[in-house]
Amino acid sequence: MNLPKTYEPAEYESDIYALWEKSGVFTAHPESHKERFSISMPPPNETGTLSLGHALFLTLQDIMVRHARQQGKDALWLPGTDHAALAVNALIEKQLTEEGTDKHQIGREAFLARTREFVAASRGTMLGQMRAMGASCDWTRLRYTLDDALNRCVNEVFLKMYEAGVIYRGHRIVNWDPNLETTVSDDEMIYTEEKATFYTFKYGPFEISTARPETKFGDKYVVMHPHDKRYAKYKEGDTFVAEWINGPVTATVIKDEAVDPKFGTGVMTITPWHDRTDFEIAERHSLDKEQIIDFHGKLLPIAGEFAGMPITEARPKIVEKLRQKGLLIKEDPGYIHNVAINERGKGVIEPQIKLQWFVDVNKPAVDWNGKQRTLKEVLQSVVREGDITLIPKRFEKVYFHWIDNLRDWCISRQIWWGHRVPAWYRFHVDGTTETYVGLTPPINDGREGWNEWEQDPDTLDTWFSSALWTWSTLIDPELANDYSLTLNDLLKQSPDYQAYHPTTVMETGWDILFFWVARMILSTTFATGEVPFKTVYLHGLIRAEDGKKMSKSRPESIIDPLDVIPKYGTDALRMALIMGVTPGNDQNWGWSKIEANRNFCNKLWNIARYIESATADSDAGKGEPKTDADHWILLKLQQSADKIDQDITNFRFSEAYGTLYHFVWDDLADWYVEASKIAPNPALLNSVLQSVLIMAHPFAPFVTETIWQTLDGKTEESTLAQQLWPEIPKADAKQAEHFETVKTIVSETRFITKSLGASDATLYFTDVPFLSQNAELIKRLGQLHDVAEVQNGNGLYLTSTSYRCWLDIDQATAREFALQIEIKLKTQQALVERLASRLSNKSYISKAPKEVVEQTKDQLKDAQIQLDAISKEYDRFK
RNA sequence: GGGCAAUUAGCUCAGUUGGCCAGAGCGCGGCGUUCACAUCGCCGAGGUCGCAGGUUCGAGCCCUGCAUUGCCCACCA
Repeated sequence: MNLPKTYEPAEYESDIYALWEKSGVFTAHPESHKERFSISMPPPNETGTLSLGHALFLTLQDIMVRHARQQGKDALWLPGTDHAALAVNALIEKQLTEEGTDKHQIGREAFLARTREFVAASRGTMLGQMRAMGASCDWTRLRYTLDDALNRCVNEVFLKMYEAGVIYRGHRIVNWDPNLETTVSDDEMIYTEEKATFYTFKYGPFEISTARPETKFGDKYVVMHPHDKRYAKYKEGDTFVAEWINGPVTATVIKDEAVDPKFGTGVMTITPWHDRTDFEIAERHSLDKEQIIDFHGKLLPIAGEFAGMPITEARPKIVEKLRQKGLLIKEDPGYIHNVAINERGKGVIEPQIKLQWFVDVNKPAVDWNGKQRTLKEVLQSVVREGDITLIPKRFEKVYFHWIDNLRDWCISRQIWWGHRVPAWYRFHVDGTTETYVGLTPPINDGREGWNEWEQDPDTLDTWFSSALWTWSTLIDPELANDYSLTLNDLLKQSPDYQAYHPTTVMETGWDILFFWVARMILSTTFATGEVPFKTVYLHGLIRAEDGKKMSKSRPESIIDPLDVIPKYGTDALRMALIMGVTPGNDQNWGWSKIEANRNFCNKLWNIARYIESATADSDAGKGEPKTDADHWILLKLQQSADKIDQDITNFRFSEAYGTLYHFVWDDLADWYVEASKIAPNPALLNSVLQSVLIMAHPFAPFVTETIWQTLDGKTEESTLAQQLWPEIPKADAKQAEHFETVKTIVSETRFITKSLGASDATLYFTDVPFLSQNAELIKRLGQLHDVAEVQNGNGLYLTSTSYRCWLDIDQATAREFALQIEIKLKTQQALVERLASRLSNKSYISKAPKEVVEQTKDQLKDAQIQLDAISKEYDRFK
């Protein structure tokens, strides 16, 4: 087949993907007896489009899974999408606002219907984009976090945790987002620095400071450190009357070690309802708590004349009032403090006390390795004891530190999109309440005095369901409909779960280590008694070309993979994303990298073009090595294949790709293909090409498969995607070494003739049989007039080889080369001296490993021989 | 406040357990195009591996300190 001159990816990629899908090569086979390899794809949020970040993880995981298939494993890469409760909910609410309505007006059912419609459309787009990236996932097992079977798993885990007392419902201080009107977890908050005014007010006999005067209406406790001498005369429980915003209040003195005597005046008033630290102080001393700000961010009636005002509006007015009362002592306008913001929706978080559902991380209720442990302890244990390995290892510290600071996890959300909390309540006329938690709604038994069961209106944190992802996706969906089966039955009877769990590796970004990875470990160990995965590979973020974050506020900084792919090809994008990139480290987007990799695809393409034209008329055959070059390329191929194989297995993708890149470009294209033009070995060329295509396939699946399909005797049934890692024929090391010498001679010849402008030179040599055999080759590669064997003669001797070779360059021209020789001589002398002095060092001889010493001796011997040659040449010039 | 990382060629970055004269891509200088590829070939220049100590026969790599940059966590009213 005639291939066009350059590789045009857009012409082949979609057909190639369709070919793979048709062949079924991506489908896992739990019934097989092969070794397993499984990855759960981190489900992208169904918000519409894939980013470069998605492109990166799809590439990394695709490399792993394609390579696992090449190793003959039964590989499962399970794809899916996430309902992304908060993100999608916020998006739909924004749409409604723009249409001049809101969710309360249209109602829960209509809202959910509309959201379902939106995500169904997004999902289609996104799945298409995953295919465009070449992702070889098992589409027959596509999952969605809101699937019925997954919902069953969510309810099972909720129930199991509830029964174990790990999930409880209680009044706790939570992070409230007044914009989205929901709680968010600690991890979903980001802090931004803000400059504010720091006010100091007179409060009875004390001075107190605050940046938030609007929370101070209900303050009736002053707190100070028990050992603060300045306030020693005040005792815990002392009361006094202070003039305050809306008149006098009676305040009580409290002593607590949470107060930092060095900060401000060392005295503060507390607002337990709207501050976590204050809440904890209030709990310790059994103090009253009062709500000041409502859930819409407006002041409550306690604020008197300010009631109903949003806090931003009220703040200056309150300050003004206190000033007029003469209570304002100081204003510091340069106060820098952190403001907590919801990562989604950017609402300013207002701590509130609220009745919510929590996961208790400190209750010893988990049966792990025969002991009752807390969720925290299990989280620590599995990483500490090596059940789970993090790559890179340094994230283990980050992980442990996070666990140390971990508080109970608030899992209920006041949004509509998501898994509904599986709890029902009913109320008695006497005011008592009954709670029911279960997989299915309770039946109304019409008991006297009780009203009907009502389901909790809240939904669960998205991460509660994605925490189950590695195994909830492996539950057989049919079995999950059968409620006579327990969760354990489901696990035992689901073939996929039995075959693929725990998954081999979890590959994801370090930025969701806490959100997701840690929570998968938490929930999965609890629910199944197994870890979710054995290895966690964490990749870094992709930043803009200037090293800053890609951000919506700078639209020009965002690169859309779908803009890159048509122009440069998916393969180029994939390789650009892994080239020179190490785990856990961020990378900057670079157009030069993508060009380099597009060029690499073209290089592969043209190697194939050449080989196909050179082997058109020959029989396929096995490909026996004949020439020195043949042996050399086989040796290099073997070494490269081994290294790539090992590096991929050990998650060193950049290294693996580097090896491939240099083998293809430096060894195969620059030397072997050129050599084969003199002494063609078509069968071997063909087999080398096939091996290379297999080795390159995990990195560049499209171009390699496109080429593969053009090879003689290939049919659509034989895709490259299903080929096993190549077996390389044995090569003779001695002959390979001969070709290395040829390379050395050619390189030096090129250097000399280039720097002297001496074209058409002739190379002579004496008594070297393998050089005679490679004479034509040297002549061509060195662009020489001739290469000839003679007994002796004059000219410019080569110094990089111990064989006697010289170029027929006359003394006058060669004289210009004297400086080069001199430099070379000095370098070589330095090298010999270094090696010699190392060997004369007695402690080196006695302490360094023998093989290292031997190596040094050999090096010295070689260096000495070369030095002799150079100095001989140098003397001739003198 | 606590922690993690980075600092290597003009730029962006590799360098796996310490073992020869430190690597890549891009960029730069020179030469080159019938014969797979100008998305190309050939030749070359360019680095006291942030600074200062230490351990070692031997340090870009290990230890200590310092400097600069980035990030994470916590958060004091």
